[in-house]
Amino acid sequence: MLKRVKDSPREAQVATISDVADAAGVSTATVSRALSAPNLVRAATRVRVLDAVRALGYTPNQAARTLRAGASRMVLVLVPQRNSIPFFADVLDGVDAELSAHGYTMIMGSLDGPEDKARRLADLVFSRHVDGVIVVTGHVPTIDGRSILDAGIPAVGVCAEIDRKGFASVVVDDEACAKAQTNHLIGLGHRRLMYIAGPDGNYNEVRRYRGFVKAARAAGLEAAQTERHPGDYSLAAGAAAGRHFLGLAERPTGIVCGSDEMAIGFIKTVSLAGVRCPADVSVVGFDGIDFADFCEPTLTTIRQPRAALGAGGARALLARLAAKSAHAPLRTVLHGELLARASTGPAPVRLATAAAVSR
Amino acid sequence: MLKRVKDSPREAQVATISDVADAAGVSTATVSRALSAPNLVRAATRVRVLDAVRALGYTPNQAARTLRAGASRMVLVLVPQRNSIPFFADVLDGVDAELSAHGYTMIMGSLDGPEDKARRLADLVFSRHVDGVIVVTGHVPTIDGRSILDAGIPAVGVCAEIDRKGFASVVVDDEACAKAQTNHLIGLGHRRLMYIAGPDGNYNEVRRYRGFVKAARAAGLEAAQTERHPGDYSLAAGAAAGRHFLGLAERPTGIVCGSDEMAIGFIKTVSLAGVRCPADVSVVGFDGIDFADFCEPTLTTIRQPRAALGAGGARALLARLAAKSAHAPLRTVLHGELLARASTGPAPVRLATAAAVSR
DNA sequence: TTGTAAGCGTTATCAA
DNA sequence: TTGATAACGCTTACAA
Repeated sequence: MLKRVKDSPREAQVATISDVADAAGVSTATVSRALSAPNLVRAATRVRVLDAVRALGYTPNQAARTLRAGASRMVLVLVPQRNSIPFFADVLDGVDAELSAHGYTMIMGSLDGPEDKARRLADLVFSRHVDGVIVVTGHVPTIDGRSILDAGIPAVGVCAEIDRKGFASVVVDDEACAKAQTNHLIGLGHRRLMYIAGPDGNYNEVRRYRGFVKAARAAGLEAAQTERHPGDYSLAAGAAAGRHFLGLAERPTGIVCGSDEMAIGFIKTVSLAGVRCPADVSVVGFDGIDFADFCEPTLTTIRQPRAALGAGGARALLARLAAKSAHAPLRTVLHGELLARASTGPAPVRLATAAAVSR
Repeated sequence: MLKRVKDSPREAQVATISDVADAAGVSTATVSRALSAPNLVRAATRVRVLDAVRALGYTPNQAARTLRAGASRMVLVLVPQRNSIPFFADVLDGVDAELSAHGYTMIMGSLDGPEDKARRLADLVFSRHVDGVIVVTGHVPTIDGRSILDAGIPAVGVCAEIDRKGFASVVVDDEACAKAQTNHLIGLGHRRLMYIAGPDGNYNEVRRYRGFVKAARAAGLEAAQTERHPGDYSLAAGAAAGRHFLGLAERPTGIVCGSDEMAIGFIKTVSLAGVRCPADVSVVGFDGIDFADFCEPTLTTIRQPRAALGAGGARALLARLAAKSAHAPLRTVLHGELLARASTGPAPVRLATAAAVSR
């Protein structure tokens, strides 16, 4: 018999394994086996147990399980800011699908907001509440002098490598993508370019800018023809870059953006001032968000294999979770693809300058 | 002394409370007290304990705590689809901020994807892994014949009421907002309207359409002047509505949309066919997403108090979590606000028809 | 002020 | 094939 107060009028009691055991007339061990290793239990017994489970609406207590097993089958996915989640929706879907298929549950947390919140996420890791971590993009902060990476549980970077040795990652070939953006414009005859950057030091930003510069140099463009304007991937940053552009004496004709949002913000801003895209200026975005196909004009951009990035990251983590010493590849590189749409076109014909003529 | 194998070369062992107790030369009870009720411990002891905690990098095991306490201080937030998260980003921020401030951690899950996933989310609830649930928008699915709402833990609806009695909710006055959309167009002289709907039966959709119809009728518009076109809040649905519009013999001049995405999809589609907005057709969105200020033309829309919705929902849940019999208000209604921008203007002057003349 | 010990709900080990 | 029992790591009466 149960020790529990039988008639607590208010609180609905939750059935435990011993309630089920009592109801089925077996021991708790048998209930546990009937649920997790059914073939170890005689068919008749199993049926009785499962009936009792259904009748009582029993679900095993997760905390007890985790405590006992030393593993929670939960994975924490860290996203830098909540408002970057739209962008990562497909990545997260890829992660989630893969984890779900292997019996894992995904917990999401964003690192923006008060430090409290980040601390709570770190606690999830240090308190062994999750078995592994997937870091989507970028930098893992240090809270109270220690990093989530110190917890000794597997971690995998997606979209960006983790800024510390020894962690696996699944990334896109940012440098090659940026070269594709740049060469697309150069191929259309653009000789004066502007690059609208992501946040300084950002993993993707560093590589994309490198690709931009390399492609421009390879085509013989000078530094003066390849201005870099700071940004942070937001609509507002694109708008700011647009205002800067409008103030320029000699305007670039090709704009390479680190994100679709910046491209859209840029185009909107310069359009309002009468600059036509692509007649006067061509703009290439990065990411391939849904809106890129609904803005005016539709945006030439880079499509990343987002679901594949997420799924790959999840697989890499699962491999580490399964075998303690798994040595799956430490770095997987996937490829982006240029989508040529309406925001880019031939460089406008200008009054011939010395530089233009010389080529 | 610890029973644990002292020199396991591979696996980094995690410090437990008894490691700390040993290091500090006290009992586990004292360690526990030093951490959760410091004033019950002599200062000198406390210092020794805290030093040991730091030295060992000890974080209490969450599973053990949860098991012991019967509560996890975690809240599950359910979102219908991951790709609706962008829209709800601010709502989620509101929830998160409020929960964090009260020592709770937010777990997010979306209900799209394979049934497996939904089942796993349901398990989080039935297995007592979370203390409460916030349902953002809409309908809670039934898995294996039982609903998450059956688990007997507190649940609160945000943006939409939960489709069952007895649960609190924080919502916006959808009907009034839709009236504001509609009256804005009517005030500009539009007499033939089209309504682009959300999913059939959707909580918000039902109320918004009701508001649309009431406002139209109050202004004397007939059913023939207020067509309803189905949709699902997506860009694609807006585009589809746009194609429908283009095929119409007598086109409406005012479009009331259930979301900004549909408004943007609509405008893009009809613009490509040469229809000018707002000269030929005025469009009102709903939500006030960031892109609404960067599309062409900028979108007249309804701004919802999103962070307040989230924070209100979190507070309502916390109230129920704190006091078993808390009877905070069951339904809180917040107000949306019309943002008049460039996508709406005076109704175009047309060839006078009998109907137009008669008014 | 501190220590002892019971117990939260599971599962794995060992016997029967 | 099943049952008794000992952990898992923590908190909290109750004792000292």
